[in-house]
Amino acid sequence: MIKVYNTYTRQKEVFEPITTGQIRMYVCGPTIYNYIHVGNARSAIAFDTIRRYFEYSGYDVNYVSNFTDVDDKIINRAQEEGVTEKEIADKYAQAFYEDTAPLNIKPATTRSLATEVIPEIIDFVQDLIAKDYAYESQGDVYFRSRKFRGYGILAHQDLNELVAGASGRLDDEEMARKEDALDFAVWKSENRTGVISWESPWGAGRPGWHIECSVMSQKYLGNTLDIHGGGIDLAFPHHTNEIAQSEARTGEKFVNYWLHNGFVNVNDEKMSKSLGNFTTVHDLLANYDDPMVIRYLMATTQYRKPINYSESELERARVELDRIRTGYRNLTFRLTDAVDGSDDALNAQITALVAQYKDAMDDDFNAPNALAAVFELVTLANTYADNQTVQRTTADKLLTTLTTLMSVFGIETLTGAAQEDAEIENLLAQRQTARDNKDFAQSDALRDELKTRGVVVEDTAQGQRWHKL
RNA sequence: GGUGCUGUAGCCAAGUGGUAAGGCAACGGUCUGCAAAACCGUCAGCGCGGGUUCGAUUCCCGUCAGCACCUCCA
Repeated sequence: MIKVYNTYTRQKEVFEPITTGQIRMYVCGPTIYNYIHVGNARSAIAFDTIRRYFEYSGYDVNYVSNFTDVDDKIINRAQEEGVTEKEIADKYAQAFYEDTAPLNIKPATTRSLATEVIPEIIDFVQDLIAKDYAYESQGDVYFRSRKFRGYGILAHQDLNELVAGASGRLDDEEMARKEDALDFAVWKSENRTGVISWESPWGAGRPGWHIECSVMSQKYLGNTLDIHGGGIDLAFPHHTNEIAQSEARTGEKFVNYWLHNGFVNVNDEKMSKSLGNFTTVHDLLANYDDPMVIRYLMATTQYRKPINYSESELERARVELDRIRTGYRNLTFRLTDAVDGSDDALNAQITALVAQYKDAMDDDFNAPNALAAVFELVTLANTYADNQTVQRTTADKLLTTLTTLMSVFGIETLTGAAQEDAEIENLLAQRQTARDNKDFAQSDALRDELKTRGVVVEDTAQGQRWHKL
């Protein structure tokens, strides 16, 4: 039984899918006008982990996400660089895939671009106008926020307390075209030459930001979704507006469970483009050869809480993840001399820890608690690896369990790929001979020699154990 | 002004009305030719002040501090 924290009701609820065994999940994707930063990555990682846990739990997940490929930022960027909006979008969509692949973020079942659903968007807007929820004004089309009962509930905003322009970003000219400051654009007129636009019943223009998610989620998942996710900053106004548009059109509940991830902070401040305190994943990966550490770091804090990002945090995460990898490696080494058989007592402990892991993840994806169970499995692995005799079935079970549980966090490989290396094998053989002859000077020299080649050798009761640095 | 979130050991981070998981670091020990790895042990009374309670870190009130959102934001 999985419980999720629903932002809409502000409490944990037992998750019940619309269709047994299947999940309709929509997660807001980025505007592709630049490389994604670590904060964007957290959102992608958080929902990838949630998706993976649902899959691990036996659900079939239909995961739909979007790329916003037409909006002010993309247009501005295109103007600055003297290229088309599409060129900007294509470049950063590509970059998104290049950045998320090393992080082992599964591709969405369907990834839609806003510009791919323009006809559907126009239909949607026409429906809203027909139902009197939207109105045209000088080529723009606005949604009547106050007309929609329940507007603002998601973000717990009282309409009368909302301070128009509190963020200091209101456009006076646009305000003049609205009936009410709370109204938001579902369609924006666009008459500048050289700027992307589409013909519509209201003249040339382009979609407002919020409308695409309502259109795509409905197109690919239906009127009601099981889960809608995104960063907590999207709760208002983006998700609030999505609810208003979608429910105004269909008259049906839009989303059963709203899940929002917390921010990545830098020195306790939100990582953002505007503050300039961001690290792009592109740059991070260019300077860091172990992307799984980033996945691990994100698993060390529950997804709704803020997480601080810094090089020292990354380093701590690397050390912690290494402990898991080392335990896995230590026991893997014993597969070479394991005997047939099974250890019932240890099997039972493994089963109990898997249950502990599931309990943690079932509780709103409490990854830090789940990791506690993983660390206990690691201790079992290390302890077992020190045994005189290791039984193969149990060792396999322990190793497989570790791999499976970590894969939910996107960390699917706990050891580097073992590649054949005759030279290394030869040095190890020479060292073994030296040790057999108690020629420790030679043995130590060979150990140093191996280290210069990036190979660490450890001596155990069962012989030499080695791994790459 | 409104709405929320956060404050737990040197660090990261769970959690519960009955005396606080896990990891990192540190220290001590075991094992080891040495080393490494591992294992064992030690290490907090939960921002502050009240209240409720037999008992609060956990509930309530207040307070301090930090952060976020209020139509750019994951």
